Amino acid sequence: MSKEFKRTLITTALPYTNGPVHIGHLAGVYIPADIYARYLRLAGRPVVMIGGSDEHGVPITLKARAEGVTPQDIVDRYHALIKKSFEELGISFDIYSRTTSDIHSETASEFFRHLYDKGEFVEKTSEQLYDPQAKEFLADRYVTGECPHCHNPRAYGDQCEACGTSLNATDLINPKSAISNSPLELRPTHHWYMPLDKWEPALRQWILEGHKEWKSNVYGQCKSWLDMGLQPRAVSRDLSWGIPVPVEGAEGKVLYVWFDAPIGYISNTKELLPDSWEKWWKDPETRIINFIGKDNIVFHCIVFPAMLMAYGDGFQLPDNVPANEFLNLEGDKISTSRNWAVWLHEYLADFPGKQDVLRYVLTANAPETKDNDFTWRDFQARNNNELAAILGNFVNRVVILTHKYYNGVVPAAGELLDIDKTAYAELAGLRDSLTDNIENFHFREALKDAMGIARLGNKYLQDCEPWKVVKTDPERVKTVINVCTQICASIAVAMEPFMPFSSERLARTLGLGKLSWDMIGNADAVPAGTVLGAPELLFEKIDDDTIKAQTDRLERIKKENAVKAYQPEPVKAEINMPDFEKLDIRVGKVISCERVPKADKLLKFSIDDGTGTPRTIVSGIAQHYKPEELTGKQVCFIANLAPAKIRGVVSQGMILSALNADGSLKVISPASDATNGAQVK
RNA sequence: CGCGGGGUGGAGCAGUGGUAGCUCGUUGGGCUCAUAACCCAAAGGUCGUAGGUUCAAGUCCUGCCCCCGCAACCA
Repeated sequence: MSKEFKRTLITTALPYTNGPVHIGHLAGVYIPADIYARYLRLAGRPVVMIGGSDEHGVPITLKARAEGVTPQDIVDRYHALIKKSFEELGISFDIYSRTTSDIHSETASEFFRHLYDKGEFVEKTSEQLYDPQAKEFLADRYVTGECPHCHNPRAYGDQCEACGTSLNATDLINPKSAISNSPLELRPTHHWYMPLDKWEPALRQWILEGHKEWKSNVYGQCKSWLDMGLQPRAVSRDLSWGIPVPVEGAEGKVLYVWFDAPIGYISNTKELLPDSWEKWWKDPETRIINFIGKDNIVFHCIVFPAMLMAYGDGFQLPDNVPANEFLNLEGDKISTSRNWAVWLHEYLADFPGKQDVLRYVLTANAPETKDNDFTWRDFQARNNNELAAILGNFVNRVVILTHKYYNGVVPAAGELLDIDKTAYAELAGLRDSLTDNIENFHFREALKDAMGIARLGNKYLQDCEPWKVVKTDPERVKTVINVCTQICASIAVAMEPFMPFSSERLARTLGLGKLSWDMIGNADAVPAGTVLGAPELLFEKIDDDTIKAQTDRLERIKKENAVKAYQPEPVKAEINMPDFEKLDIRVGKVISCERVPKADKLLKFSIDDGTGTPRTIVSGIAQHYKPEELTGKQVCFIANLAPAKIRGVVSQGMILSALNADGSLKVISPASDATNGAQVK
């Protein structure tokens, strides 16, 4: 860092309150921010961490309408849920507030009014699509119609998903409301615009010249926007849900949610620190860090900074915007609407007391440089092989040895041998690397360093072999155990930012008081004579059944989604009666049924078709039916299909099944008993 | 030709010019204090692809292929 700051203001992207928080939010924003905040506190540096819910915008009104409740009901529900689950995960906000608070409404209104009075806005009247039935103007996304390029009839107002072209809603042929499905008309509407083009030179200077140290994904995105040229951007909307535009004659207009949301960072700081908030926003010695996901880069690096510059009055711009990429779930993009997510509140219910495991896995596999994948297998492996086997086990070994040899009283160290000094030297090296990595927002590497301390401990213990040496040189063992105890103390501190719950338990076992960052590597963090607590496992293994319950749930959701998205196959080309009559479909009873050896999908049927001679049919339905399920049942089959050899068995026909949306098969049977051999017409 | 990010051993990820690394998994050995945990060793990659620059390229340049995301309120 080229510049010394007196204090750090951390903001986290405001989660949108139309659903709960999921692992993508956590890995991208809240866990990294919390690690950073906790580290700064341990290092004794002033910090506040600001969070809150983003509660305005169109999707909330739509969700409210769909459920027949008010928007306020929706945001109250999710705000409470999100706030509670963050607390339970140990995200250490100094304040977690909301954009429907009075103080935010006042702050955002004042912000707008100040820019308005300074003449920082341009005003424009434009023609926009209006839904006369719903009585509202529609955002581009909520308009559908025919694509002017490829004539796909279901293009959206912002983009045609068939040909990929970006569109304006007014380009669509026969635009209709996606909400009410009624035809739309163009109506003039008046709005205020932020002239971003005016701020382009200043932004260019600030980012492209002044912040070359930003992450490449952030810097690159900003450069791209700036090079394309910035356009004025509307900061108001025609809506009833939101903060009213505080200008005479602006009835029915509210602040655009992206205008009011970042101001929420300021309002929430005000709410936390009514008397001193300005110091945190306007003093050049404050360092502002915005933790966000990659989708928010343009708002935090371009739009909000332009707003702050336009406001003036000493407002500081962020010093860094460490945006993360996205986390996928089991190979697929996380999606709220498709319920493809691991929801935080559900995790907390399913894995009580295992907050740190999730925090660990999401940090170890955080999408810092590219999109990464979360899988339950990986979650289990990291818990069992890393947290339990390496970290938890090392601590357990040390505590048990101390109890076994010294009744739990930490012995004094004698003279340090080279191996002891080397261990301390390596510990110091890990501490420095850990510190450096956190300072530079490389939390994944930092976590590796923290785990490295436990690895170091295991190796030291193995090399010193106190369980052997105790028989020949009991004095030496005292030193070894003392060193091990100090390593445990270093672990307790080093992992606090990442895994605060386990850190607290370990610190309690070791009799540590208030933790501080400089305890890492300290050879006297746990004074000789300290009585250790009883051994307890920091991490327990997670068994296969627990993981399977989660993967089963995802499988189920995948099937449900397939059913929802199901479109019947288009009907095939027309045929004549003679064509149909060529087919000979019959009813028959399954006499016996067995699996075909070495084939996963095949069942071999013996069928009574009324001729007196059993007919053999092989069918690929073994993954949907057990052999005994169909024995004795009547089925329909095509009797005159040319025989074919399948896996060495001659199949005389084909059993008819329905192929369902979720990929399952259902055999077709007569609704009630029919004669074996009866023709189906 | 819209823009940004990415394609590295079985899996997940580091690595911005100079012998290709980490964690897990695999194999062999050791230890037995410990949650069948720990420690050591080995195998395994022509770094998406085709060219180019350079004494030297995963790392720079060009073409192509593939994945993710993008002023849709979606971290």
